[in-house]
Amino acid sequence: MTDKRGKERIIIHIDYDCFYASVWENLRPELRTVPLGIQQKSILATCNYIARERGVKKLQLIKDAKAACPDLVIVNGEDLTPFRDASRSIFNFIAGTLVGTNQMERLGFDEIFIDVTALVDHNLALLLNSAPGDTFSFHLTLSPPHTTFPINLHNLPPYTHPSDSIPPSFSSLSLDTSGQAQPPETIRLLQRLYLATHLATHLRTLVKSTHNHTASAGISTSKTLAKLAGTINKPDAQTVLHPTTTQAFLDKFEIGKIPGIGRKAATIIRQLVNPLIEPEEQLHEEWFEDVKQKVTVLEVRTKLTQVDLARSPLGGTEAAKVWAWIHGLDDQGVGAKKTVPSQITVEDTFRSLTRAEAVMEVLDRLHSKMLSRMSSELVEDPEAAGGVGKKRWIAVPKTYRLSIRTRKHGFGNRVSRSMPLPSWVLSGVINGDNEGTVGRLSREMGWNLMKRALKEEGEERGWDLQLVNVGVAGIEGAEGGRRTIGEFFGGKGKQTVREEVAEVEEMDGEWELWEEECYVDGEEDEDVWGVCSVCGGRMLRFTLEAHARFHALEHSEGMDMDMA
DNA sequence: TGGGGTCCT
DNA sequence: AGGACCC
Repeated sequence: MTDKRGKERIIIHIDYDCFYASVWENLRPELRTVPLGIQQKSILATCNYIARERGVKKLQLIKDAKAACPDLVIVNGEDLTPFRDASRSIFNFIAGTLVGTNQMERLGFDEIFIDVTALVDHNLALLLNSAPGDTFSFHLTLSPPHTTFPINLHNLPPYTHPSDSIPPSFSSLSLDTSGQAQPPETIRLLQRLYLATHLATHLRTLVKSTHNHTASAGISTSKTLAKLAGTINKPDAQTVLHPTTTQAFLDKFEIGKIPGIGRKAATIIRQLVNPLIEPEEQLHEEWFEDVKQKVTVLEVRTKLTQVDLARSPLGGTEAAKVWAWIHGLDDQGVGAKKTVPSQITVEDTFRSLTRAEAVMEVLDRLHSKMLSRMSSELVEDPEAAGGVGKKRWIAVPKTYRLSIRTRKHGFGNRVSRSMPLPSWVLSGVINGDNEGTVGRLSREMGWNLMKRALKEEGEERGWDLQLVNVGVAGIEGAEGGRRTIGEFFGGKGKQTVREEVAEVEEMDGEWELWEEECYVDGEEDEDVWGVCSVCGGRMLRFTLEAHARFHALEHSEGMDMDMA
């Protein structure tokens, strides 16, 4: 629907290579040259490329990984703090680099989508209005302070898909590879992708030089295509999709590889394409039996209709989305930059947990981590950042939630109970009374909700916990304590972001005036921004603390390592 | 088979 | 409160 030609969005997807392993390699540089795996309980969360060459796989059982690679070095990755800090630091760094670009969304700890449409269009206008030359200064910012980087107009960074389908020289984009003239809309789209490709390379270079993480990137016209494009050339590389060949590109993927089509949906679709059971004999439960066949997007498109999908257990709404995705139509907008999470949870898993005292110890430990994270992610402490002033909440959670999995309940099934978050928890965080607050949380909140959940699930006696998760939720973004641009215009979140970009474009040279009006909270702007004393990076002041922990961990000693 | 996250129903 | 999806 936003696919008016010439107005396609331009999306960059960045994915840091084997991120957890890379974070550990920065903590302990000697790990760079050995096969390295990151352990969480009985599985390897991820591993570096040296380990992969030796036959180690992501999400493999530890014992299988050790069998494949006996000298695998294993580190524990159950505490996500270093990964979370590095992830936030890189995200904030990129956000600080692309000032004025607000559609920037994290997926997990190691992926970022950036909608660079406005930025690229701004630069294309500059380029087309300037005298022809061999280089062009790409403007990274849409608002001051302005920064640029030079791009070589005769050299397109590798790679394109299909190979060499886009000429390396900007001035040659008007002709296809056989010298045939291209339609104007195609030329313009190629020019925009060309600029975005240079930008992606620059961002990857910056991430490498400031944070020492290599990344892979995909450049295309939607989230789905950008993400899939990034899988073509992998590690430390990138791929731009030629815009007229996207259907052929999509057709080759197994249906379950399409982002948004998960295990349930993929199983249903595979069954529809290749029914193993006569229709009359199909019972509802059998729809979900995993038959492990490979069905490509092409097969789904040609052997089924959208109506077939809609009549399946997928339902009409999901069917419509799937049908659009596999035809290269993907309307999903990149969400607005988020600096506060909407929930904070902490969990641990067990083979068996049956004693009340053991449960209380677990609750204490989880609550302690929960409070630390509330303090570092939701509270701004001017003094910790080297200034003066009182601590204040950036955003406040509304609910407390406890989630458990019991042996009887089994597998993926969690049961959860929640309550309004009492104000004494908030005071405890602000006053730094961790010990008192932890005890009270475990006794008055966690334990009671657990008893309620077990009772209502009929497991009052003989319970056996496999997972305990506690957290706070309903954190509504105050985005740095100020209202966001979207809220200022009376919109809400994601849906309004495209309109914001349009507004910014129209305001054009009057950005400074505009920036003043974006914030209606009355505080001075200076206040919000801080500069890191170690690397000089400019970032939102309340993010400095996590950023500082990122620096503190660089080359630090003393984290546990287990040589297998 | 982890320890997180998101949004939708 | 649960379920789908993502890493």
